[in-house]
Amino acid sequence: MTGQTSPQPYLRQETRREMIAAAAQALILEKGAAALRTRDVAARVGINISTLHFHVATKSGLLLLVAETTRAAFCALLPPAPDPARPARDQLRAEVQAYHDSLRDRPELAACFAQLAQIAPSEPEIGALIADFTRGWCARYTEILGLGRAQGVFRADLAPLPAALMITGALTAFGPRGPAGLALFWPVFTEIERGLLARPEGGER
Amino acid sequence: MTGQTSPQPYLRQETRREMIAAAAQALILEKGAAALRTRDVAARVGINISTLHFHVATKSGLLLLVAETTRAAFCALLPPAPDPARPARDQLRAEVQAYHDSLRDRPELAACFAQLAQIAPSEPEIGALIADFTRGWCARYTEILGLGRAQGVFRADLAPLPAALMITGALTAFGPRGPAGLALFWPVFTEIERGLLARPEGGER
DNA sequence: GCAGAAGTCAATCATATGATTGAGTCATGA
DNA sequence: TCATGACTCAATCATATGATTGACTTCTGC
Repeated sequence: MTGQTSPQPYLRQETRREMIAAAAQALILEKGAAALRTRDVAARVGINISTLHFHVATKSGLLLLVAETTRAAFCALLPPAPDPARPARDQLRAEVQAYHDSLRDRPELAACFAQLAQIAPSEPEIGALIADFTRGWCARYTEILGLGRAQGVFRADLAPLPAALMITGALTAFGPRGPAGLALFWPVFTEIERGLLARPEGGER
Repeated sequence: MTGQTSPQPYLRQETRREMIAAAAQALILEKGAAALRTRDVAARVGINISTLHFHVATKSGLLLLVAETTRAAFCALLPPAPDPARPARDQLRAEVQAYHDSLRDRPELAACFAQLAQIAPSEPEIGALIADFTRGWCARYTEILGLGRAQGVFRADLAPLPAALMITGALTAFGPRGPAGLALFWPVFTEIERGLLARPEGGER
């Protein structure tokens, strides 16, 4: 549990950094970002603590490395940017589907973000990175909702930004629950969508 | 910054514990739950570290004390329990209004809960306390939504539990933003409410 | 094959941190 | 007034933890 057993082969900087980032992320998921210890990261990679410091100068740098890696992986899963020419309802579903699939297939991403958000007060760069990502994510929904209102698919009295905050807030709550907590994901989305759609005359039946 | 200046008067156990809880909560809000140090708590109260340990045996006990204090304060702000005899829309508004007011007048409560949730993995009792509170909070909304559907004020196809999760998720997102982040609170709630209400025939106009 | 760069390690430093010890101070009732 | 218990403190322990040092090993270009 404390250190590696035998000397490790020499690896290129980038390879080692990827191993270090992966180990750090795994430990963050297991014990929380606040409980992350550089020694534990080194041990999991199988290298000496000073080798770790050779590749990643400080603990702050290590956390930032994890945050950037996670953001990049998250961004790679996002659907294409909102497109005025396509049906907004489809785009909304695609957006939500992508988030759902990320929770199902890469639950470590949202969980890691949630963990990193916790240490934002003491790591301003991490906080800025997360805030930036969240803003962009919310902006995508805002745009899709605006498109849908213009297309007549969503309520005419829909306010895009507040509705987008409602959606991202509701979806974010599924992040820390892990893949097992997804049972109510689609029911919740169904409720959201019902609330957004313009309903033709004829009442709520 | 390190210790108290002069000997402190003798106080009764309960008084000291309250001072300790208040100081711990303040420090959690300032620097995060993960960065809480027993020494800092003692210094803020103006007592010696061993005096603190006399009143609160362990750090876990200290965190639990803060959690219980916060929950009690939160519960005291909740409106009356859901009542089938009263209009559901009024009860929903009252419930949301109470939460809004808590964010405006006692922002430390939600912020402290959000912080404590972060250390739940390493403090199971804290996690259980928060999960219990959250479940109860969500259950109130579920009940109100069910009442409203039965009363015909809300959509007939409304699913109470998913909708309640949507609401609590969306509202929870305002917790860590502090009182300054409340600007969009009512716009978001307006969107939520519009999505819940049964709309009479005549379309979305 | 060899010189410098890149990568690795054992040992150690300096400090932080939760907790304990033992002795002193104050309050209260008999 | 004095005995008991409640309360407080300085000093210290034991360990955890981020980081550094200096020497050794492997790789790369020539």
